Amino acid sequence: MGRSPCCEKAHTNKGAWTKEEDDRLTAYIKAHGEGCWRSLPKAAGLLRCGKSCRLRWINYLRPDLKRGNFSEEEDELIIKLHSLLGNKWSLIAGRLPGRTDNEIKNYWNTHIRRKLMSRGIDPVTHRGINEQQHGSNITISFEAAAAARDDKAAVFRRDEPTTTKAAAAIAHPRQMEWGQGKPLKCPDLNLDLCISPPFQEEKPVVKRESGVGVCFSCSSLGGIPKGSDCKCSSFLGIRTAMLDFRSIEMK
DNA sequence: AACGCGATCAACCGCAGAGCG
DNA sequence: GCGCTCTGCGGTTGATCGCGT
Repeated sequence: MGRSPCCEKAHTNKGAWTKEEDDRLTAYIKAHGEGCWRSLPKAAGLLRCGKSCRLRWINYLRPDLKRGNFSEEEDELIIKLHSLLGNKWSLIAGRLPGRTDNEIKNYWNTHIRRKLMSRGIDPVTHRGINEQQHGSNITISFEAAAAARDDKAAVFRRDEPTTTKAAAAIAHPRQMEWGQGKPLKCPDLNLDLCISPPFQEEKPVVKRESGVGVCFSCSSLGGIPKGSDCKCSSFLGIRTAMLDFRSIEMK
Protein backbone atom coordinates (compact mmCIF):
# COMPACT_ATOMS: atom_id res chain seq x y z
CA MET A 1 0.00 0.00 0.00
CA GLY A 2 1.20 3.45 -0.80
CA ARG A 3 1.28 6.26 1.63
CA SER A 4 -1.62 8.61 1.92
CA PRO A 5 -1.47 11.62 -0.38
CA CYS A 6 -0.05 14.80 1.10
CA CYS A 7 -3.27 16.62 0.41
CA GLU A 8 -6.78 16.20 -0.88
CA LYS A 9 -5.98 16.24 -4.57
CA ALA A 10 -9.58 16.55 -5.67
CA HIS A 11 -9.82 20.02 -4.16
CA THR A 12 -6.48 21.50 -5.10
CA ASN A 13 -5.36 23.59 -8.02
CA LYS A 14 -2.42 22.50 -10.08
CA GLY A 15 -0.24 24.15 -12.66
CA ALA A 16 0.89 27.72 -12.94
CA TRP A 17 0.23 30.07 -10.05
CA THR A 18 -1.94 33.12 -10.54
CA LYS A 19 -1.04 36.58 -9.32
CA GLU A 20 -3.79 36.36 -6.74
CA GLU A 21 -2.46 33.09 -5.36
CA ASP A 22 1.03 34.57 -5.16
CA ASP A 23 -0.30 37.58 -3.29
CA ARG A 24 -2.24 35.44 -0.85
CA LEU A 25 0.74 33.23 -0.13
CA THR A 26 3.14 36.15 0.25
CA ALA A 27 0.79 38.02 2.54
CA TYR A 28 0.20 34.97 4.70
CA ILE A 29 3.88 34.17 5.10
CA LYS A 30 4.74 37.78 5.83
CA ALA A 31 2.11 37.79 8.55
CA HIS A 32 2.70 34.35 10.04
CA GLY A 33 6.12 33.26 8.87
CA GLU A 34 7.18 30.08 7.11
CA GLY A 35 6.45 26.60 8.36
CA CYS A 36 3.54 24.23 8.89
CA TRP A 37 3.12 23.92 5.15
CA ARG A 38 0.43 21.30 5.42
CA SER A 39 -2.02 23.58 7.14
CA LEU A 40 -0.87 26.76 5.42
CA PRO A 41 -2.99 26.50 2.26
CA LYS A 42 -6.21 26.24 4.20
CA ALA A 43 -5.22 29.01 6.57
CA ALA A 44 -4.19 31.25 3.69
CA GLY A 45 -7.30 30.45 1.69
CA LEU A 46 -5.41 28.71 -1.10
CA LEU A 47 -6.59 25.69 -3.05
CA ARG A 48 -3.07 24.29 -3.26
CA CYS A 49 -1.25 21.54 -1.47
CA GLY A 50 1.35 22.47 1.13
CA LYS A 51 4.21 21.18 -0.94
CA SER A 52 3.18 23.34 -3.83
CA CYS A 53 3.03 26.42 -1.58
CA ARG A 54 6.44 25.70 -0.13
CA LEU A 55 7.97 25.27 -3.56
CA ARG A 56 6.39 28.42 -4.88
CA TRP A 57 7.64 30.43 -1.93
CA ILE A 58 11.16 29.02 -1.92
CA ASN A 59 11.72 29.12 -5.65
CA TYR A 60 9.89 32.23 -6.66
CA LEU A 61 8.35 34.45 -4.01
CA ARG A 62 11.07 34.66 -1.35
CA PRO A 63 12.20 38.30 -1.14
CA ASP A 64 15.91 37.49 -0.92
CA LEU A 65 16.03 35.73 -4.26
CA LYS A 66 18.55 36.98 -6.76
CA ARG A 67 16.93 36.52 -10.12
CA GLY A 68 18.60 36.92 -13.48
CA ASN A 69 21.59 35.49 -15.24
CA PHE A 70 24.33 33.62 -13.46
CA SER A 71 27.69 35.38 -13.37
CA GLU A 72 30.95 33.76 -14.47
CA GLU A 73 31.95 33.49 -10.81
CA GLU A 74 28.74 31.67 -10.00
CA ASP A 75 29.29 29.36 -12.97
CA GLU A 76 32.76 28.53 -11.75
CA LEU A 77 31.60 27.96 -8.21
CA ILE A 78 28.76 25.69 -9.29
CA ILE A 79 31.16 23.58 -11.33
CA LYS A 80 33.59 23.28 -8.47
CA LEU A 81 30.92 22.44 -5.95
CA HIS A 82 29.31 19.93 -8.27
CA SER A 83 32.66 18.21 -8.74
CA LEU A 84 32.78 17.79 -4.98
CA LEU A 85 29.17 17.23 -4.07
CA GLY A 86 27.53 15.77 -7.14
CA ASN A 87 23.82 16.45 -7.55
CA LYS A 88 23.40 17.84 -4.05
CA TRP A 89 21.63 20.89 -5.35
CA SER A 90 20.45 22.12 -2.00
CA LEU A 91 23.99 22.07 -0.64
CA ILE A 92 25.29 23.84 -3.72
CA ALA A 93 22.52 26.40 -3.40
CA GLY A 94 23.59 26.95 0.18
CA ARG A 95 26.81 28.45 -1.12
CA LEU A 96 25.13 30.69 -3.64
CA PRO A 97 23.20 33.39 -1.84
CA GLY A 98 19.91 34.22 -3.51
CA ARG A 99 19.89 31.13 -5.68
CA THR A 100 17.61 28.15 -5.22
CA ASP A 101 18.35 24.48 -5.68
CA ASN A 102 15.76 24.27 -8.43
CA GLU A 103 17.29 27.20 -10.26
CA ILE A 104 20.78 25.77 -10.03
CA LYS A 105 19.59 22.35 -11.08
CA ASN A 106 17.88 23.80 -14.14
CA TYR A 107 20.88 25.95 -14.95
CA TRP A 108 23.18 22.99 -14.65
CA ASN A 109 21.06 20.84 -16.93
CA THR A 110 20.55 23.51 -19.56
CA HIS A 111 23.80 25.47 -19.61
CA ILE A 112 26.70 24.07 -17.67
CA ARG A 113 26.28 20.47 -18.74
CA ARG A 114 26.41 21.46 -22.38
CA LYS A 115 29.31 23.79 -21.73
CA LEU A 116 31.34 21.02 -20.15
CA MET A 117 30.40 18.53 -22.85
CA SER A 118 31.54 20.95 -25.53
CA ARG A 119 34.90 21.11 -23.77
CA GLY A 120 35.12 17.35 -23.77
CA ILE A 121 34.52 17.08 -20.06
CA ASP A 122 32.12 14.58 -18.61
CA PRO A 123 29.67 16.60 -16.49
CA VAL A 124 29.16 13.68 -14.14
CA THR A 125 32.77 12.80 -13.37
CA HIS A 126 34.32 16.18 -14.24
CA ARG A 127 37.05 14.35 -16.11
CA GLY A 128 38.05 14.48 -19.70
CA ILE A 129 35.82 12.12 -21.65
CA ASN A 130 38.95 10.48 -23.11
CA GLU A 131 40.27 9.79 -19.66
CA GLN A 132 37.23 7.84 -18.53
CA GLN A 133 38.75 4.41 -18.92
CA HIS A 134 41.98 5.38 -17.20
CA GLY A 135 40.27 7.08 -14.32
CA SER A 136 41.17 6.37 -10.76
CA ASN A 137 39.58 7.34 -7.50
CA ILE A 138 40.57 10.62 -5.97
CA THR A 139 40.28 11.54 -2.35
CA ILE A 140 40.25 15.19 -1.46
CA SER A 141 41.50 15.99 1.97
CA PHE A 142 39.79 18.72 3.90
CA GLU A 143 41.89 18.33 6.99
CA ALA A 144 44.11 21.23 6.10
CA ALA A 145 41.08 23.24 5.23
CA ALA A 146 39.45 22.53 8.54
CA ALA A 147 42.61 23.53 10.30
CA ALA A 148 42.80 26.69 8.24
CA ARG A 149 39.42 27.67 9.57
CA ASP A 150 38.80 28.37 13.22
CA ASP A 151 36.95 25.12 13.69
CA LYS A 152 40.14 23.15 13.72
CA ALA A 153 38.48 20.09 15.16
CA ALA A 154 35.88 19.66 12.45
CA VAL A 155 37.49 16.61 11.02
CA PHE A 156 35.47 13.57 10.11
CA ARG A 157 36.36 9.94 10.49
CA ARG A 158 37.15 8.32 7.21
CA ASP A 159 35.54 5.03 8.16
CA GLU A 160 32.04 6.36 8.59
CA PRO A 161 29.75 7.48 5.83
CA THR A 162 30.58 11.11 6.17
CA THR A 163 30.26 12.30 2.65
CA THR A 164 27.06 14.07 3.55
CA LYS A 165 28.56 15.61 6.64
CA ALA A 166 31.55 16.82 4.71
CA ALA A 167 29.24 18.13 2.05
CA ALA A 168 27.22 19.92 4.67
CA ALA A 169 30.38 21.43 6.07
CA ILE A 170 31.27 22.74 2.66
CA ALA A 171 27.86 24.12 2.01
CA HIS A 172 27.22 25.55 5.43
CA PRO A 173 30.52 25.85 7.24
CA ARG A 174 29.04 27.86 10.05
CA GLN A 175 26.25 25.39 10.56
CA MET A 176 28.75 22.77 11.64
CA GLU A 177 29.02 24.65 14.88
CA TRP A 178 25.98 23.25 16.55
CA GLY A 179 25.06 24.14 20.05
CA GLN A 180 24.34 27.78 20.78
CA GLY A 181 27.57 29.38 19.75
CA LYS A 182 29.76 26.61 21.09
CA PRO A 183 32.11 25.44 18.39
CA LEU A 184 31.56 21.79 17.64
CA LYS A 185 34.49 19.70 18.71
CA CYS A 186 34.73 16.46 16.81
CA PRO A 187 38.37 15.44 17.05
CA ASP A 188 37.67 12.03 15.60
CA LEU A 189 36.01 13.21 12.45
CA ASN A 190 37.76 13.34 9.13
CA LEU A 191 36.69 15.64 6.34
CA ASP A 192 38.13 13.45 3.62
CA LEU A 193 35.91 13.28 0.58
CA CYS A 194 36.21 10.53 -1.95
CA ILE A 195 35.18 11.22 -5.51
CA SER A 196 35.25 8.33 -7.89
CA PRO A 197 34.10 7.90 -11.45
CA PRO A 198 30.90 5.89 -11.62
CA PHE A 199 30.49 2.53 -13.27
CA GLN A 200 33.98 1.41 -12.48
CA GLU A 201 35.16 -1.67 -10.74
CA GLU A 202 36.24 -0.96 -7.25
CA LYS A 203 39.84 0.04 -6.97
CA PRO A 204 41.77 0.97 -3.88
CA VAL A 205 41.25 4.61 -3.04
CA VAL A 206 44.30 6.72 -3.69
CA LYS A 207 44.81 8.52 -0.46
CA ARG A 208 46.19 12.00 -0.83
CA GLU A 209 48.36 13.39 1.86
CA SER A 210 46.89 16.51 3.33
CA GLY A 211 48.41 19.64 1.91
CA VAL A 212 48.82 18.09 -1.50
CA GLY A 213 46.60 19.23 -4.33
CA VAL A 214 44.88 17.29 -7.04
CA CYS A 215 44.35 18.68 -10.51
CA PHE A 216 40.98 17.70 -11.89
CA SER A 217 41.95 18.64 -15.38
CA CYS A 218 44.97 16.47 -15.98
CA SER A 219 44.22 14.14 -13.07
CA SER A 220 47.70 14.54 -11.79
CA LEU A 221 47.99 12.24 -8.82
CA GLY A 222 51.68 12.66 -8.38
CA GLY A 223 51.22 15.21 -5.69
CA ILE A 224 51.22 18.89 -6.37
CA PRO A 225 52.50 21.17 -3.65
CA LYS A 226 49.77 23.12 -1.99
CA GLY A 227 49.49 26.62 -3.31
CA SER A 228 51.11 25.95 -6.65
CA ASP A 229 49.39 25.34 -9.94
CA CYS A 230 49.54 22.15 -11.90
CA LYS A 231 51.56 22.37 -15.08
CA CYS A 232 48.44 21.94 -17.14
CA SER A 233 47.14 25.16 -15.55
CA SER A 234 43.49 24.55 -16.09
CA PHE A 235 40.51 23.15 -14.33
CA LEU A 236 37.59 22.70 -16.63
CA GLY A 237 39.12 25.45 -18.66
CA ILE A 238 39.35 27.73 -15.67
CA ARG A 239 42.72 28.73 -14.32
CA THR A 240 43.48 28.80 -10.62
CA ALA A 241 41.70 25.67 -9.97
CA MET A 242 43.88 23.60 -7.83
CA LEU A 243 41.17 22.00 -5.81
CA ASP A 244 42.10 23.52 -2.54
CA PHE A 245 39.27 23.72 -0.06
CA ARG A 246 40.04 27.36 0.53
CA SER A 247 39.19 28.12 -3.04
CA ILE A 248 35.56 27.21 -2.47
CA GLU A 249 35.33 28.94 0.84
CA MET A 250 33.19 32.00 0.32
CA LYS A 251 32.89 35.29 2.07
C1' DA B 1 1.50 33.44 -41.22
C1' DA B 2 2.07 28.73 -39.91
C1' DC B 3 4.58 25.10 -38.41
C1' DG B 4 8.26 22.39 -36.22
C1' DC B 5 11.75 21.99 -33.00
C1' DG B 6 14.86 22.85 -29.34
C1' DA B 7 15.66 25.47 -25.08
C1' DT B 8 14.13 27.03 -20.82
C1' DC B 9 12.12 26.93 -16.37
C1' DA B 10 8.17 26.46 -13.15
C1' DA B 11 5.88 22.93 -11.05
C1' DC B 12 4.88 18.13 -9.86
C1' DC B 13 5.96 13.49 -8.08
C1' DG B 14 7.89 10.05 -5.28
C1' DC B 15 11.09 8.95 -1.91
C1' DA B 16 13.98 9.37 2.28
C1' DG B 17 14.84 11.06 6.62
C1' DA B 18 13.75 13.72 10.75
C1' DG B 19 10.71 14.40 14.43
C1' DC B 20 7.27 13.13 17.54
C1' DG B 21 3.94 10.46 20.29
C1' DG C 1 11.65 0.48 19.16
C1' DC C 2 7.75 1.37 16.21
C1' DG C 3 4.59 3.69 13.36
C1' DC C 4 2.88 7.82 11.67
C1' DT C 5 3.24 12.62 9.93
C1' DC C 6 5.62 16.25 7.89
C1' DT C 7 9.30 18.38 5.41
C1' DG C 8 12.90 18.63 2.13
C1' DC C 9 15.32 16.88 -1.79
C1' DG C 10 16.34 15.29 -6.47
C1' DG C 11 14.51 13.66 -10.76
C1' DT C 12 11.20 14.42 -14.18
C1' DT C 13 7.48 16.52 -16.74
C1' DG C 14 5.05 19.78 -19.34
C1' DA C 15 3.88 24.53 -20.69
C1' DT C 16 5.79 28.33 -22.88
C1' DC C 17 8.95 30.93 -25.61
C1' DG C 18 12.03 31.96 -29.37
C1' DC C 19 14.06 30.94 -33.54
C1' DG C 20 14.55 28.93 -38.10
C1' DT C 21 12.32 27.28 -42.20
